[in-house]
Amino acid sequence: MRKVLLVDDEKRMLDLLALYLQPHNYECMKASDANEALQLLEEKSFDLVLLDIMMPGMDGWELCKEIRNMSDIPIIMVTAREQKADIIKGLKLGADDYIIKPFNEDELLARMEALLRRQAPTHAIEWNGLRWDEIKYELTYQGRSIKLTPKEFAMIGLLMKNPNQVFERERLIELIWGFESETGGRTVDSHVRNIRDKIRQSGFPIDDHFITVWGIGYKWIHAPHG
Amino acid sequence: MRKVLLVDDEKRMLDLLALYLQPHNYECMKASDANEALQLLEEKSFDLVLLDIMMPGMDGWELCKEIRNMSDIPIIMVTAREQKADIIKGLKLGADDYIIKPFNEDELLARMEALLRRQAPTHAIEWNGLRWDEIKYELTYQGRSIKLTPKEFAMIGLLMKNPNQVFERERLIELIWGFESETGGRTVDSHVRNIRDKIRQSGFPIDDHFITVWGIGYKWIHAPHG
DNA sequence: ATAAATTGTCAAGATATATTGTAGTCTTTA
DNA sequence: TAAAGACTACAATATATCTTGACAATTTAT
Repeated sequence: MRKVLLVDDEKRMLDLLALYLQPHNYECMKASDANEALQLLEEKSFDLVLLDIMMPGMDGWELCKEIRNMSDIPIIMVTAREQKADIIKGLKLGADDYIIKPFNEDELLARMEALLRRQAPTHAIEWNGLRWDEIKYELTYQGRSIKLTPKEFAMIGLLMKNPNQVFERERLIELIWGFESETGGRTVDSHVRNIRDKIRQSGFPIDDHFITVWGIGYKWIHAPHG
Repeated sequence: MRKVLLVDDEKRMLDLLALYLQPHNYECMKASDANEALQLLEEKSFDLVLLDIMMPGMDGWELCKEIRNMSDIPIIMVTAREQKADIIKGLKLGADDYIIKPFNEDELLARMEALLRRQAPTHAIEWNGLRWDEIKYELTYQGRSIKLTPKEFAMIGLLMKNPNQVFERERLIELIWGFESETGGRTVDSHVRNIRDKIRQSGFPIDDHFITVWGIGYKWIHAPHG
């Protein structure tokens, strides 16, 4: 379920967009001005922003700049006027794409997915009954909880959220312990072992998924190497 | 200097595009049909493809699919008709963006730069189904994994990323082992042998691509000597 | 055709890395 | 403040990789 922030001063437009996107597996939140949008962006996490550039108060350009200032979230501008200069301005301010109103809804969807294909943040992820949930702060297999320590939880979450991607020990330390950490590389191995032990006891075939990449580090894969 | 491949059946269009892009620090190469385009893509490396979808013979869709099959290079489709369905089709085939002819040249430039801005340095390369992926730390042929050791993986990646370029043994040692390495030249041969063995077993015609340059070293070529 | 030079092959020893066992130290919790 | 839990470290063992040298095969030059 991808989360989208809709920003438009017309309530009707917000409703229409939400009505269209929800069946396509998008969770929508609405903001009718720039301040509201910024506040939501700070509080929640979104996967994409759909931004109408014609708004009262701080306009779309300003908001676009502001958003780009604080994150790399994909932005699609919605514009009522087909004015090339405006579009260029938006793209230069950091928007990733634009669409002209009134627009074909399928095209909007295609463009959103083209953008999202490049990134996919998640707060929960499940594979073959093994579920990692950051909000519940819990790892479960077939509904039964597997008790993990904070480091263990962070590590398996990182790997599950980035399947197939190899993480070197140094990189794991940076991402889980923090950049200034003095922790040694062998320590990572210890945590790996503990994670494997605990999950193995649950019955989940952890050794098919949590893979050692010899000479490099570790990664999560979706299927045993065939 | 970014390299762009222009694909269009109209010579005049190719010239116009090149004339416009060159002053903006783009090196342009031209192809007037799909085969020519594919050949250039095999021989050279590009940062972006500008692709007219209306062409004789293999059409733009087919070419787009073909390109996406072998690389992740950004593709902008150029279309004469403002037909929404076509645009969606293109995006779903893997194009990254489109622009409608006749177009504002500034907009084209803005779109090109928007795409290039989010393009990371090449971490993966594929040829004829043989895919080297640094993030997955994995070499696959037709989806099946070929297990390599770190040195082997580094070497084939280096060669594949620099097709047609000969690397002397000394140079390979510098680049893979590091400048201070005391490793002897014969060692390179051993790794080469192991790489060839492993890849040959996968079914990929490695001996057509991984070439010994007698008296010098090794290189990767895209097609058998011809 | 022959010799010289270069590359290919192989397997064993040397080296490097990962796993596991054990234990000490630090942090959190009750 | 004591106990439990979490984190880190070290050492022993297991496993995988790298290197090397001798010889075979191939290519090149005469």
